[in-house]
Amino acid sequence: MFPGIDAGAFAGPPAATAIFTTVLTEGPVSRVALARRLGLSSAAVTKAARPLIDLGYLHELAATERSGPGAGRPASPLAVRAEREFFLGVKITADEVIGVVCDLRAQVHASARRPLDDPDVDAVLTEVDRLADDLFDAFPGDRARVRRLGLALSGDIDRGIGLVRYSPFLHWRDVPLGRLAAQRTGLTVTVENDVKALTAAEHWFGEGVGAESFALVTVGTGIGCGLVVNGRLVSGSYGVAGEIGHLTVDATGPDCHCGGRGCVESIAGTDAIVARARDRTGRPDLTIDEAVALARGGHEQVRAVFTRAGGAIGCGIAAVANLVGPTRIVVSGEGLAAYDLFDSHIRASFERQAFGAAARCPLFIRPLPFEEWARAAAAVSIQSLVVP
Amino acid sequence: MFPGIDAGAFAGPPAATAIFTTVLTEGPVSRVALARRLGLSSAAVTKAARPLIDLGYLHELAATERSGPGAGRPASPLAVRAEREFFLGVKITADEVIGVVCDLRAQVHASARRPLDDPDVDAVLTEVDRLADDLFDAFPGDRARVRRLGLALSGDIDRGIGLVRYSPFLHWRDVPLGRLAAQRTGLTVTVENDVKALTAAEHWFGEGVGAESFALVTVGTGIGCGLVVNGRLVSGSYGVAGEIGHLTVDATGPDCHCGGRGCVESIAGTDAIVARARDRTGRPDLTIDEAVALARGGHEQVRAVFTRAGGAIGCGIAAVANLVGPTRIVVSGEGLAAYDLFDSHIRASFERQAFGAAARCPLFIRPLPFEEWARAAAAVSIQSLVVP
DNA sequence: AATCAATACTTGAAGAAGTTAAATATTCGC
DNA sequence: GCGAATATTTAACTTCTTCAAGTATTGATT
Repeated sequence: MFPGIDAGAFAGPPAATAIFTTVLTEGPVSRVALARRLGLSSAAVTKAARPLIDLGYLHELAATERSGPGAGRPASPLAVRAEREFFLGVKITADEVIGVVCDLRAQVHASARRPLDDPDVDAVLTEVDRLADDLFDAFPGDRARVRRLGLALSGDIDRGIGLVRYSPFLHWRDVPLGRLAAQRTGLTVTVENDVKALTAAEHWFGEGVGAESFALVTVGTGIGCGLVVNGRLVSGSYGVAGEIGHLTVDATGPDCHCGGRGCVESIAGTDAIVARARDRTGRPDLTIDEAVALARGGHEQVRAVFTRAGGAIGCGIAAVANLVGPTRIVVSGEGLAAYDLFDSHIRASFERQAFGAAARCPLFIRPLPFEEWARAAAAVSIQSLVVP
Repeated sequence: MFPGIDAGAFAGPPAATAIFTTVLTEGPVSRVALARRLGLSSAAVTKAARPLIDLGYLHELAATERSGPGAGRPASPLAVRAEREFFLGVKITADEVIGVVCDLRAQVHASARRPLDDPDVDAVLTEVDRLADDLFDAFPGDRARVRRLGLALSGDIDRGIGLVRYSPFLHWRDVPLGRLAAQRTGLTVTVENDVKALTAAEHWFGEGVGAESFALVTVGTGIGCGLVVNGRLVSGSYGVAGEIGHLTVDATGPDCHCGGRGCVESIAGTDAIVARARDRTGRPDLTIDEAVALARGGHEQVRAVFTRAGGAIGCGIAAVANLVGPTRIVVSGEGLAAYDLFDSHIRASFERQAFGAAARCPLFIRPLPFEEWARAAAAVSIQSLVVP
């Protein structure tokens, strides 16, 4: 789990992992609070925390304010020393690679991007390697503290062995990306599906912190969903999970590339929105940005396209809420640059279709900041350090 | 976990729970195989298994046949002594209580039922108590070995504390059923939602054995779904999970009592089928059995009602497969007495709507034998002994 | 100021649960 | 009967945790 200064791995006791994870995701906590939270004795926390402090992963904060009336000794909360270690995170898309350097708390310290014009494995690896160099150059801290790289891309991925089973947009099959990238960069590499990475990141460092179950929906060209249930990411048995984009919401709707009809994606995917907006305006070369502009400008026909799309997304989200009952749901993605056009329609549709108390599940709808995907890749790398 | 002869609880080590659970759900296994399966040393298995043997929960089977060519000492597989302990299981419906006595392997040894005409808590408890007496009378074994009772009923239930938060058909709110039934019967009581109970039972003793993730769909008056993901039952944060019955499958479909339109239940629920069959035949007093008979007899209009219902169910199941990617799915329920009318339509619809490889998920469609719900309640009670 | 109650943390002995390595048991093929 | 192969047991040891008793630090009370 936690390597010593020089790769001599120090395998911490179970309590150490639990303690570090809790402090990392939930912020500074006293040893006594940790013991209560984790069902351990405070002695166990003291002992398990010591090597983490010695190795520089945790440190003690100054005593905090008192609690009750005749309060006793003040707590010295444990906090993560975020700059103990840094992580590269790279998101691979069809036409570029985007990267960041993050600290242990997933704060971004540098970022960079490079165009990609060849989906060949070797060409992609070269660009990833160059991007890593760019990131090292842009990183103001100690380069020796960067020893891990997380990669995120869409497709069917086996995180355990770093294998890309199938990536439609790169036309890859069974590429051992983890091993190859490790050889190229000399770093310890983790590979994860992009939506799962974003979900894991949000679960540890974002809106999903503390939620036993949690869903993240991404809206863009495709519409995807990552799920955390009982505290664990859902993986799906046949390489399929969170395929919210291909739930049928309108049996009489448009044909979808998946072979079905009226899927969420065939109504609310970026391509579907553009196609429909072109139809309505009679302008065969309309772009998504122009469609958004028209809708914001009050063009009723185009507005209706976004309204319907929001409705379809809300319907898909309601299906998630009805089936797995997450504690919280985040809706995000590039598609939500047009956030204002969607928000209320997603909510209205969700509330209409959520069953009973599921409608109380809070929805966080917000656009996805630049480089967030890359940060998610770094977050997965952080997880791989803590929970191997 | 495992009580000694006289309530003096013996809290076994983690390995003991894992060993017992594995042997119980997967049948006789040698110690070496258990060690491999659970990632333990064989020495640990030997040690942890001994007290389980001493207490009569496990026993050694005679050595089995050899394996390879110059094979060594034959294994003495460990098996569960099913008659070490017995369990009552009772399903509470709106108009009757159905009960069984099961052994540790969830085999039924006796069964009984009583009508229920008053949904009052006290009246129900009285009937449950009488049913328990009936079951004790019908049970041929040693009554002293029956010390636990599982209750299953539909509604929002907190299994941990045996609380019925809300039961629509009994009009109960916040009834501490576990405590009350324990007082009445003198048994250790577990309370669980009926669909979750059935799912747990199927996961431990039925088609779901060995599946990391698993879904059970019940078809009847209501249409429900229980989920096991990453080996654990999904509970849902707002008392909602597995509400497959209220997924929208046809936005232009009939109104549903939940307030939505075109829900699976509003098309494939028993009431919906009867209503539609009445429409089609012009016979306002047609019963479900008559509708089934007409369809089997070849009445095209009524057949179409079942076809559409099967399609809606298949659509709901596909949503489950697309979102959580279970390894296996069982479709069951009273509604499937008309199993032959549904089967192919459910499958066809599922395969059409399942995304990609999710369509490979095997579907087990089969009617629910009598008293299966009660057996599920007993199974939950068994679980509560093994994994407290 | 001294004392007390409350709370947080630490320490050392003891215990539980597991591992490794070596011994024992049982079989098959020769 | 012997040796290779496999299963199980045993004993010594390691690791992790708890328990019980102490130390540390504060606010309130005398």
